[in-house]
Amino acid sequence: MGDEIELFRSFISQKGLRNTPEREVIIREIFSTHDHFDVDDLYLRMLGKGSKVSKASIYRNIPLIMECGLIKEVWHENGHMHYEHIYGHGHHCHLRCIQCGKVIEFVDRHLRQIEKRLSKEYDFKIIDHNLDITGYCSDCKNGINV
Amino acid sequence: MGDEIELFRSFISQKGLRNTPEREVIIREIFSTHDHFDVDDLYLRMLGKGSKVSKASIYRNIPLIMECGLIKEVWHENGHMHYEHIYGHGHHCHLRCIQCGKVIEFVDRHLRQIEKRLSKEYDFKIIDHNLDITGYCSDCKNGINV
DNA sequence: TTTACTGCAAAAGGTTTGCATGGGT
DNA sequence: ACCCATGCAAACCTTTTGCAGTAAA
Repeated sequence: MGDEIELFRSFISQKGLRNTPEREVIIREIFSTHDHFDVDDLYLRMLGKGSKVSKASIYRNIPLIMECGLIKEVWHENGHMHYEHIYGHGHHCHLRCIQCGKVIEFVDRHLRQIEKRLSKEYDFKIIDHNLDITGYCSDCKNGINV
Repeated sequence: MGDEIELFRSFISQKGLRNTPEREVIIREIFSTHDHFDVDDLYLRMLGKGSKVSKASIYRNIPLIMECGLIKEVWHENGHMHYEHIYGHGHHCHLRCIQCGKVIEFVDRHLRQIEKRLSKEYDFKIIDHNLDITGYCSDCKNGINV
């Protein structure tokens, strides 16, 4: 905890950019919960804590925070992008309930093998993968009609 | 070929909706190539062939064509959604080059096993999955700096 | 004849950007 | 002192929607 800030500071100075309180507030808020988030979530959470950081600053900084490796885009839903922080977590993927919106994270080591095979077969340098599985969670399964 | 139209016709009438020339033009255009597409692509392709179908009609019909199982959303890029037609193809996933945009489709039977395990472990009824792998294709690999 | 579907243009909603001010380095 | 980053508001772009006319059924 707090490492995120250190990592970001060195990333920023390495790029010749400037560290600002706004940037640190954004990163602290992102890492203050384990949840996935979207820009509006984040903005409202920060606003609720008395922060005056604007949405424009959030939008302007997200690409930087992604480039630094602290967060990544995970899925696009209801017209806007959703993110998660990835620093300090092992790589994982998601089961998403299309009825109640619940998200279950899982890790599967077989994915690494699949990647290895693909990488060799197609001579492809893999940077990231995102396995997004959708369906009905245990609570919602019984409500399916058909 | 042409089956898509038949499938859509019965889907439409089953729902008590109406079949229209516009809808058939859209579906024919979608299935006229193997490529992934976005709304603007599709609109311009149709326009280039003299069609007068509006973008609004494309937007209004896409949810219906998805529900019918002919197409699905595959990824969100550059601010808009991309689709592919899935009828007549086996289920597959994508390798996408983040430099040149090339898309390689692949099938991996191990994914089914992963799904089976997840389904049991989390008591989750899986409806769809989307494995989106990004990186550098063989042509672009050499241009990586670092 | 009913009412779903269409084209058009306006609106909506998320994201980006121009500009003047403020603040790291 | 330089010039990057910020807040604000306007612009932008994709997608949605209201409306009046058209055409499946």
